[in-house]
Amino acid sequence: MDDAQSPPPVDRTLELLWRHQVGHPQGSRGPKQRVSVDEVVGAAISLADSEGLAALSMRKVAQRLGLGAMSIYTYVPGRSELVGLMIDEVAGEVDHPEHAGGLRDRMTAVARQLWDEYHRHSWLLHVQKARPWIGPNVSKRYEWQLEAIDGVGLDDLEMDHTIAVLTGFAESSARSSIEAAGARVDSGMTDLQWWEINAPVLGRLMAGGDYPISNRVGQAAGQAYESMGDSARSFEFGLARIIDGTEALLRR
Amino acid sequence: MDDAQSPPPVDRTLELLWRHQVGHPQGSRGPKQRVSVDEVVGAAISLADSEGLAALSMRKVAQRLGLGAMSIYTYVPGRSELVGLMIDEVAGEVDHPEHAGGLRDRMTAVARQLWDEYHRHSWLLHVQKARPWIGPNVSKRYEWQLEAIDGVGLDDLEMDHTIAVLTGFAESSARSSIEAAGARVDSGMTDLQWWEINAPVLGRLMAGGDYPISNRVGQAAGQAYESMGDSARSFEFGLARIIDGTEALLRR
DNA sequence: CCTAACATCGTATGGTGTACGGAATTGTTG
DNA sequence: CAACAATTCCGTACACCATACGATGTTAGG
Repeated sequence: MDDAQSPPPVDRTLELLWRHQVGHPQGSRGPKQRVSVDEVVGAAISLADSEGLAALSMRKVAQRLGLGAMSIYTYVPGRSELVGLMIDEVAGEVDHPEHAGGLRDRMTAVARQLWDEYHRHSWLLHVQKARPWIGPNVSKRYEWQLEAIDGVGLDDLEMDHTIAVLTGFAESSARSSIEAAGARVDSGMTDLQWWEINAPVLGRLMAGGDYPISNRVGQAAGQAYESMGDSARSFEFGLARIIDGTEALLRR
Repeated sequence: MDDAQSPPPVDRTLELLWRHQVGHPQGSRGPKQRVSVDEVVGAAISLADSEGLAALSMRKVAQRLGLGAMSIYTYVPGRSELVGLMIDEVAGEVDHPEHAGGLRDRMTAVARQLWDEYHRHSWLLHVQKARPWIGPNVSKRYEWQLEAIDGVGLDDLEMDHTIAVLTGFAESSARSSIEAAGARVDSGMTDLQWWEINAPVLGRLMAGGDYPISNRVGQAAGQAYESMGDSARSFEFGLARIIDGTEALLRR
């Protein structure tokens, strides 16, 4: 499904990512392009938003733009490159305000921005993150994230690691939040329905009594998640731990 | 690609997951099965280990077992269910020793076990985690993880959240470690080659000077990662922050 | 005007998951 | 023992997918 053949078309994609900064060299000879790269990316995003990343196909993007399937390839080298463009595009949807307040507020802002983005475009959770394309918006955001913790007493490596922990947490937390929200796009059942069907079976299977703590904790967690909005509280919890841990490091 | 139609074949899959505990009701009438569910799962795992999850197809699994493509479906309802069985299988590869030492040692053990597992089977990183199948080994591990932090002063909900943060971190850290290790299975280039090709282009693109901190930090992080084994140190760093944060909570 | 460059797109290739139905095999029953 | 029913195996088929290739038409530069 994914591959990268012998002559890496890599600068081509970088030029696409940075097209607004650098202006891609539209050869003047042939017929004009009927749409634009931005429209292609936009159509792909709206398709992924509504039907999920698995349902995003080159054919559907083309159809939505009134183009033949193969015409897409004159705008974008392939599907995985298109996804790269989509990622950078949505990373540019919000701007990056000046950081204010203490470390806690700043780290919270960083994490929450990502959390929100994952909720706005849940297909980001299904993206293959191997060797991410580095676009202007993603870069801008990384800079902004680093700004948030610059000068608080961390060295360069520690800054990178701190942002990694924070963003990694935001992603995994958003994932569980979105899954718990049910109404999965790519499976016909909500989480509630799933549990209603499977709880009795599972109860029988796990009846051996080998899982005393799981039963206790699982019950508490299950009830909390049923009463909705708890994934937000779970986010706050993990975030607080990470911030506390960072402050502990600074107090060394 | 993924779907779950009207009559949920869900108890079927649960019975497969728990087949060693409950013994699946092999109807006695027809011809004997030529292989076993365990062999199917094993073949699928070894295929995914060597060629990646994207290259795992029902046809290839069948071929490796000397079966026709469609015969697989008499063992397993479909591809996503097979992946569920693979996940539980590899979760059972290691046993779960008694917890010893303080909270720090215990949480470290939990995180490191996952980190190791992701490194042993990197296809786990590419798995769709929407509504995970609950098998015996995954359940056993969850119980073991909870044991690690039982009785230290966290309530049930806090325990669940703590394990979530810890396991989420282990995954995201393992992901960046495995990616940094280069030699990606599904792309023809190592990370080093990629950077060698693209670094000059990126340097030109980002030359605007809009990314002062990224440049500084990126350089430090880049050098560290080049000198290998730093992903392990990055893991230690994040882990320490999370543990410190948890201890701070307990000191409230 | 002519030609080189370019966009568009029909067709084709090789892949995927899996529905369907037939053939072969086996244990159970009359 | 024969008939039946259950079950496995698997060939074929369908609907998709990404994308390689080449034909066709469009445009601007020389």
